[in-house]
Amino acid sequence: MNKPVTLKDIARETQVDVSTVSRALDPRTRAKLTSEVVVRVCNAARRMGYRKNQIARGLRTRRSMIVGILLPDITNTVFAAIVRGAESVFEPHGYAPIIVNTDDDPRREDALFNVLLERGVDGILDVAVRRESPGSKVPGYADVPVVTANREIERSSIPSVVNDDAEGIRLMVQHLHDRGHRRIAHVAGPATTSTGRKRASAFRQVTSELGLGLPDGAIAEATRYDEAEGRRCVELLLGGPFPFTAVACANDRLALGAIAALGLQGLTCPDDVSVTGFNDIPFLDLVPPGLTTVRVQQFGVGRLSAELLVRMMTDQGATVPRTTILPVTSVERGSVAAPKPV
Amino acid sequence: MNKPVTLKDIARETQVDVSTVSRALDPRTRAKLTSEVVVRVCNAARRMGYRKNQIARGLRTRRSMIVGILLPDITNTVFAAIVRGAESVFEPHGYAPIIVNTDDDPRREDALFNVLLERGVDGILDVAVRRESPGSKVPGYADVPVVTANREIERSSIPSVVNDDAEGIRLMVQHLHDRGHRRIAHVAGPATTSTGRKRASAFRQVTSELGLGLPDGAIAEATRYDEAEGRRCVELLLGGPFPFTAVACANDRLALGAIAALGLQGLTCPDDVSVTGFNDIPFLDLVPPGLTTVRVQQFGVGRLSAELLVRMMTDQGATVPRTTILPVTSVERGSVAAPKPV
DNA sequence: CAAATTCTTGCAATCGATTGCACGAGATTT
DNA sequence: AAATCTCGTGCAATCGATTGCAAGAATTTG
Repeated sequence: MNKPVTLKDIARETQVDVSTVSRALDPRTRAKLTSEVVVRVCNAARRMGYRKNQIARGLRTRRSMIVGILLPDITNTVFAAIVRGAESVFEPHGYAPIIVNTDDDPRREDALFNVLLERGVDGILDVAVRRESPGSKVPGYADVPVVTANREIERSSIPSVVNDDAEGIRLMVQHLHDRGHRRIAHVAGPATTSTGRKRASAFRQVTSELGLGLPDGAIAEATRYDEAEGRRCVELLLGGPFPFTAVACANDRLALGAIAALGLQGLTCPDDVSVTGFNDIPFLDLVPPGLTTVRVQQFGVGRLSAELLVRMMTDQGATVPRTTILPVTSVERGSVAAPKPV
Repeated sequence: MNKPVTLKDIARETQVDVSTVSRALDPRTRAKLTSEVVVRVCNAARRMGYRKNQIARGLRTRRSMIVGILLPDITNTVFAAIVRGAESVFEPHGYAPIIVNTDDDPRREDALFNVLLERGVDGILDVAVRRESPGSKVPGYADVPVVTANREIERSSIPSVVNDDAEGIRLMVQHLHDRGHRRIAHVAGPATTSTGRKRASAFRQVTSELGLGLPDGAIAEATRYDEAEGRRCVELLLGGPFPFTAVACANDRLALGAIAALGLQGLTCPDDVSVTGFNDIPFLDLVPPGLTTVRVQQFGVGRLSAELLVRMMTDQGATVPRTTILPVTSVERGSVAAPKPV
């Protein structure tokens, strides 16, 4: 627990001024010094185990080289993949990410946003953003570059990188329709998230285009993106007036809950009811009957959003695209079959 | 992108010295001031949208209130759960965690350790540690309190919180033995991790206690804890001289790979070969045939190790237990059956 | 060989907040 | 009423590193 070596220590050791030490240690300014001094200082630094104090540096340069990442749920593997993608960009640029969990709780989101700002992050990657510009309440949402990933803030100028939610739902509904389904229900994600709302509105539009109409009780809205909510929603749908043969879910975890709920009612997927998901999270291929779902570029969303953020942080006035939409593809597994003949 | 408000700004506004503003804003020193001044300063601070610069504060107080968490793999849900546990302790104490991924690469581990130290973290929770005191090479592993979680450094005084690896393997092997298995193989984890080595040595000991002997080709060692390695190891075992009826794997992901490898050879689990895992990661219950495994206290490991670390960071010379071993339990699902009669 | 130019390095201010010390005004004691 | 004590506040140093400016040394030029 010995105290760390500072520039001053090296200066004393090498008989030069701290400013000279500072310059000798910085590759950019090193050229202006005698190579003899540079060598002497660098050797001393290595020998004494010097490690630059980024805190002090950040105070002077007004750059902490830390970025904040707001996640709704670190245990969800989709977000883990996004983080990996972001990391692959931040790290080579010298940025260290601080990751915080909001649990999709607005109060936590505001509080943690503040924590990040107090820590002097150079930018924020907000993967936990809710639809109605949540940060707008946080004074200083605009003090620092922000990019939202996976989700977006509606009617705002904050850049975002998202998946093609509408196209994903279209793929699933179209696929169900092709297999013969005409009575399709939807387990919607939370309307507080842009993904939940966009997927639900895409669902309405596609079913209408296909001439399926939109009967009462065809949509149940989850309050969270988890299995328990998927179960609850399907139980609600089953108890409702709409006799559906298939259900398109707003994400994979809701779909897994949906399949479980069907099982509890003595129904099987896909024989009695077909089910589709969204995201294609890891391990999904191992769970029977194999969920037919939308594959999104998890890593890509992280990578691209991080690249935008880096651009904004380095070039103060850089212009970046307001919205970047990544393409999605469909993955067909065993959870969709033709509807039972009546 | 307006520049942040500083103490100096508030001082100018309220006609007092910056030191007075500093004292008025700190609940601990506030008592020494006239309440009139305190009110005036606090109001101004709120009105102007003041946010304390933790960087500058940290420079002076030598405490950044940031802790580093080293993970081997953020996409592994076991580690996500550990992080949640740790977070539940750090956050109420005012510590913000920086999470970094090592990918179980020694070079990355050393480099990232340095990054954390440069950032002035107050402590490090090392969940990615390898067996041979890796940080020992990093000058300054001892400059800052460190606790290892889930894994440990052998022959070192760094405190650790781990699961009862030996007992877990004992539970699995005993269970297989109870079901009638006499020829049991082991897919070991990387010997570079304490978990890999401890579980392998427990396997040797338990099989010897049960009088099963340890034939050649009964153990295959994985280089990583993932499905691909599980597959490779089982293929190796199947091609070897030992005709096993069951295989105990060092963790769940290896076990999932093992089951896949069996399937590729036309064998089924548990009819032809029984398989066990370790950890009980989320979703495991949904994957057929249901892996029999060891349940560890994922959240608990995170929580406890964080509590130790907080204790070390607040009380400089606090003495904490060198090793804390958390109990494990067994979870029986469908991947174990009696061996086929020959 | 003197003057002009370039190069190397040190001095000192600065980033924003904290904190020991001292000063002055008001309260208390004798 | 003089002496002592408290209490609230300001002054100034400090944390570790960066950087504009200028002094002095070394080099080139006329």
